[in-house]
Amino acid sequence: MELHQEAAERLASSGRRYTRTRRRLVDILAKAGMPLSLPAIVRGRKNLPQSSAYRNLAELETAGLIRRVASEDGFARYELAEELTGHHHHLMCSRCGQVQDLHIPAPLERRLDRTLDVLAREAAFATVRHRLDLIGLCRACGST
Amino acid sequence: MELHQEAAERLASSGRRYTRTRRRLVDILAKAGMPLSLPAIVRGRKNLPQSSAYRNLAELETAGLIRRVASEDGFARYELAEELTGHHHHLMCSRCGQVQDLHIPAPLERRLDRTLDVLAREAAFATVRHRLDLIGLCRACGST
DNA sequence: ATGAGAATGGGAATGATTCTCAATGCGTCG
DNA sequence: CGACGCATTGAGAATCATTCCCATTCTCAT
Repeated sequence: MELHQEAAERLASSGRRYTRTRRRLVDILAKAGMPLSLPAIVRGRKNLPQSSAYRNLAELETAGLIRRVASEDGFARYELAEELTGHHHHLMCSRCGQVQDLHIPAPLERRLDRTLDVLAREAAFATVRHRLDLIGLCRACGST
Repeated sequence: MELHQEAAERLASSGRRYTRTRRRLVDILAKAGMPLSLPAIVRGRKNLPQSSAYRNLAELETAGLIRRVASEDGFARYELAEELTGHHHHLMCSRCGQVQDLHIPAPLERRLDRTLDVLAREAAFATVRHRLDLIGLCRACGST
């Protein structure tokens, strides 16, 4: 996987190492394809102590490899940085907290980007990115 | 203000009261016009104990009058519910955490809504709303 | 008034996350 | 190969926003 190359290099460039645990975390997040909470990351996995998981997620975040997203339920979520996965959005269930990745049509995305750029410029904001999430009830929660 | 009418009624309908502290919180948020953290709400104000502020904000939230937004810096932010203020977005500085309200052009908003509705339906999500935030560097932070 | 239930506020408790630190691993250079 | 330097590990302690507790106070309906 080219992903690990990238990761190793980025860490090395600041004197850090791409250890087994770090690779493992990257794998977990890559495989999941959705933002995971720490409990979800750790649950059912051996030799992945909480403190190490937290520390390494933070490490990977400052290396720009993963992104931490605050969430309403008290548990932050972690996902691969968009630089690695491509830009995307989220569809989240406000009842059960489930999150899934979502891509929106490129034309809309482009228009969004253009418009937001203008608005940001007007407000004197620099280097803007956006975050767009859908919040609703998933099939399971919606049918109750 | 019609706002307080609405608030009083909603609380009353579930056997709660629109007390002085609650009205005060609503006023603070209405006047601010941007999401405030609890420290920001309480700072410099007398007779507004932390525990009461937290409790009442939670109360107002379950009454649907205010919205609580998780944020990266550890402090949740509170703002009036969109039902009271109208739909809007945020422009937030990733360095200093400052947040300001932002309105986007109605046509874009409509197109966004239509598209997202379709996507939500495809994913079997119900009663969807969206959240769109701009994240960048404010003038002060950007010029360093 | 008066009683029932809502609200208050000070402090204790909770719980996710971060910090600490002794022990260990890894790489490099002689 | 050996050994030093430095990053990493992991178990538990510490932090800190937020929630909970509860005795007291307030409000409203009768």
